[in-house]
Amino acid sequence: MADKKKLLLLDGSSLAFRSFYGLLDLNRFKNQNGLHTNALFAFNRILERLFQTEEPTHMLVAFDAGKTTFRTEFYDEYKGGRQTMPSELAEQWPYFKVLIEAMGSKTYELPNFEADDIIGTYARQAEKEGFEVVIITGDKDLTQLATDQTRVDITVKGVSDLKAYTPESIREEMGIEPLQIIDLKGLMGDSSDNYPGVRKVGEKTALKLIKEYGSVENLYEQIDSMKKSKMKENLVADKENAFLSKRLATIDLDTPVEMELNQLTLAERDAEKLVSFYREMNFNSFLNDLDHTEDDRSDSFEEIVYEAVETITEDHFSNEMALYVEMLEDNYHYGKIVAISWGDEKHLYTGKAEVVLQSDEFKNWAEDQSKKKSVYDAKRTIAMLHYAGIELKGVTFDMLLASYIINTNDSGRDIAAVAQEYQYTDVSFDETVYGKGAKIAVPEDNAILFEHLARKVQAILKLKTQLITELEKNNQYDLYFEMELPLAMVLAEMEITGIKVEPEQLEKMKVEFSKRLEEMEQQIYEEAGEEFNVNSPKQLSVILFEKMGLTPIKKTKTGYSTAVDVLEKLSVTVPIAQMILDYRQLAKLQSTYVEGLLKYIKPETGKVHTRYIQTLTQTGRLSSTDPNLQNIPIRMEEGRKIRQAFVPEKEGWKIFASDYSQIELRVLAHISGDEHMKEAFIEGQDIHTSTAMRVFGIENPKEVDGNIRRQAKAVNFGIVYGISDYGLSQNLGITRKQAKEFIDRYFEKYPGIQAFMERIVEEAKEKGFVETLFHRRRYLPDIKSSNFNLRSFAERTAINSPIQGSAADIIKVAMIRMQKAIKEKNLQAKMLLQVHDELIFECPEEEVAILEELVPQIMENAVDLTVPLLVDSNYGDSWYDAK
DNA sequence: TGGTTCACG
DNA sequence: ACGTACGTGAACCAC
Repeated sequence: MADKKKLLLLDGSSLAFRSFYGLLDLNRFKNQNGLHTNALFAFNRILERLFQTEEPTHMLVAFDAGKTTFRTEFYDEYKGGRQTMPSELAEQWPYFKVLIEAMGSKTYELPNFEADDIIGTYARQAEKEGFEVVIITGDKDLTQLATDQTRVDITVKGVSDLKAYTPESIREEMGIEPLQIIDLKGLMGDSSDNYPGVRKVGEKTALKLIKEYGSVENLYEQIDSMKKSKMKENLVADKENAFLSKRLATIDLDTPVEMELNQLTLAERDAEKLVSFYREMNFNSFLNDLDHTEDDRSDSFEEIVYEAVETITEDHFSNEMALYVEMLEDNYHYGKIVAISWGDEKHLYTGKAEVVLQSDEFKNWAEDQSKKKSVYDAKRTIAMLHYAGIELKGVTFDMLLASYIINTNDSGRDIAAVAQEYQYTDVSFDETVYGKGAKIAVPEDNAILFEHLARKVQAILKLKTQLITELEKNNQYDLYFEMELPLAMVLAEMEITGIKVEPEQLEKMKVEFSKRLEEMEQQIYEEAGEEFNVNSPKQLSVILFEKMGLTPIKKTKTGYSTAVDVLEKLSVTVPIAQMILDYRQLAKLQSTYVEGLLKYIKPETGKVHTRYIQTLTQTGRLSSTDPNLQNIPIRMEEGRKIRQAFVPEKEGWKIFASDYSQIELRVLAHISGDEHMKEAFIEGQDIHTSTAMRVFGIENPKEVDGNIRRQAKAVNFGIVYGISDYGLSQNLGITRKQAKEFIDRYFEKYPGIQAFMERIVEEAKEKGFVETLFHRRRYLPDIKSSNFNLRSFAERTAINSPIQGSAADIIKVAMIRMQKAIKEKNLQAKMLLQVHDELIFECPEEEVAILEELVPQIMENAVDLTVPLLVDSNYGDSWYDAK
């Protein structure tokens, strides 16, 4: 212990505000209950850094007690006109004290006084006792407290940078003594604290005057001898203000604080409180750091008993167990199983992959439908074991899927992160065991690996009941057990089946494209008058907006935009814009689709195997990755040709595709109950034509021309997205006023839709979430935000999510029934892909007729709505031809 | 690693 | 007055 005593004084109120605005990422920093945590996160970082750099022996965090202080008693405008605290910060306020006290420091506030006064008082007391004092604040006024024993650190930008003020540095920078800061303030006033000073006197003039006269008092004593000037007149006129302002700026060094200095001794961190606080706030990185700083991390774990198996017997299995298969790679179609663990309440077993996968006993158990298995990520587990020659059956619970249904933010691969959401911490993060980045590896010591896996299995066992209870509470039992869990098995099968892609097609395109790209590149260089990287938006914007002197149309965060809409506008003036558009289109096809796809073709089978991510989107849709097969080009003919490479696996087979027609608008018609929109669908009208007729007052459908229909279509889309006049105007290239008129007319003609929008936003505000037809939830904490943008976004999301999500629910039901029907009818057909509103199959030619009946029948009847669902089907020799 | 652009529904 | 359409993934650049 250092014999030198050091007191750290923090201006809690000021730092809390700085923390909030310095890390204003409200979307990212939210805990599971929707509480914003950005300021707490930033504040924690400040605290941790201060402990490291300052190593204080004593500490206090002072807060302002309230609006009225002794200063407002003699100047009631003091700090008037300040904005009220944003609600997103207010909700975090109570937790600052929890955090600070868990860190071992005291907090303090005193009615009638500000944090400054408390800090000033303790600083002076401590100086007398020979302490070294450090003050941390965002408020420059406190520099008046700087002495040889007291340093004042002011936050520069945000909270990461601090600037130290000592008497010397103040002298050097401003040419005055710390205490003269008060006189300075007296003359110049303070706009943020809302007191005036002397008119027309800013920092520069005030500094000059203080250097000359020393203090406000001195200045006025000698004012008669001052030369006649406008400034002198002002000084005389505002004399009262000057003294008032000086008084306001003076920190009270004698506040009646109740704690003795020795009570401010910094205590040990309260690890238990800190852990539960971090857990509540979902601060996983801090939790992790906390783990690392513990001398013996495993001490914080409960003991665990498991058996490392070398020889596997039937005794190792029971009727109901949890199972975890470990693989470090993300892509389970290509990775290698490391080890496997399984167990029940009584026994936990773990073994290396070589041992377990060779065992007939394990295979028999895994493939036995009647032996129930709980897992973490069923689809992944099924796929991994499939490639090891084992067809896993009897999966009755998936922890990852369950936690995603309860909270769509739980999508991670790491079981520890999800477990932590449910206050279970008896399992390590993968990162702590395997490392990260390039150094990721299985630990050399088998015992470490085995224990880690055994703990994962135990986590699944321990959390199962809790998760199921939560699902029941949310009315999501069926969504989980009847939809998502069965779907996981369906998706596993689709992924494993894969789809055949002919490399010859793509190779041909690759050669052609690269030749054309080179030509286009040369032409662009000629237009530009120099060579540059056409793929670099930054270099391109230099060419366009600096060298060629074109007028920028749109800005991005980092510079001028060169996106499609901008280049389209520029193409009227300069030919290079169109060339770049053409180049980009082709370059995209080449790099993402031609070359990109080629990399994913498995040489042995000629197939690509995407992975559907079932636990990612906020709406319930699937996503597809490695490769993404949900965004293969279709809109432009040139890109559409990529689909010619997607072919059936077997000779003489066909690609068969069925897609829902207008599913989102039909869902909207159903959940809004709008009579007119329902009628249009029930009578089988073209919805966009029908909208055009109603909104533009056209009687005869034949009079609806292409352009009018296009506009009506854009409005319909806008409605689904939670329309705004601005968005619609951008999309249609019309004025905001016109767009607003469209929308108003629309709501007039479809009053049920407007009522639905108002209702759903209201509901979101009440409950904090919105729901799909099948009770899939999306939480919207920003719906009550004081920030216009965040709130507006949440409102649009409240409208869109039930629509997009219900459509996602419907196709998921159809997929499960389709897979079942194929098996029951013993068809050879295989379901290959899902692209949000369409399903793609391959089948022998003779089954085409069956699918033409069966697929629409199942898709259209997946759910019973108040409007019909309609499905279109097509088939051909390739995906391209199934149109 | 974040920003920009662009492919899809 | 505010500054947006909803949901994704991949390639590339620049730091």
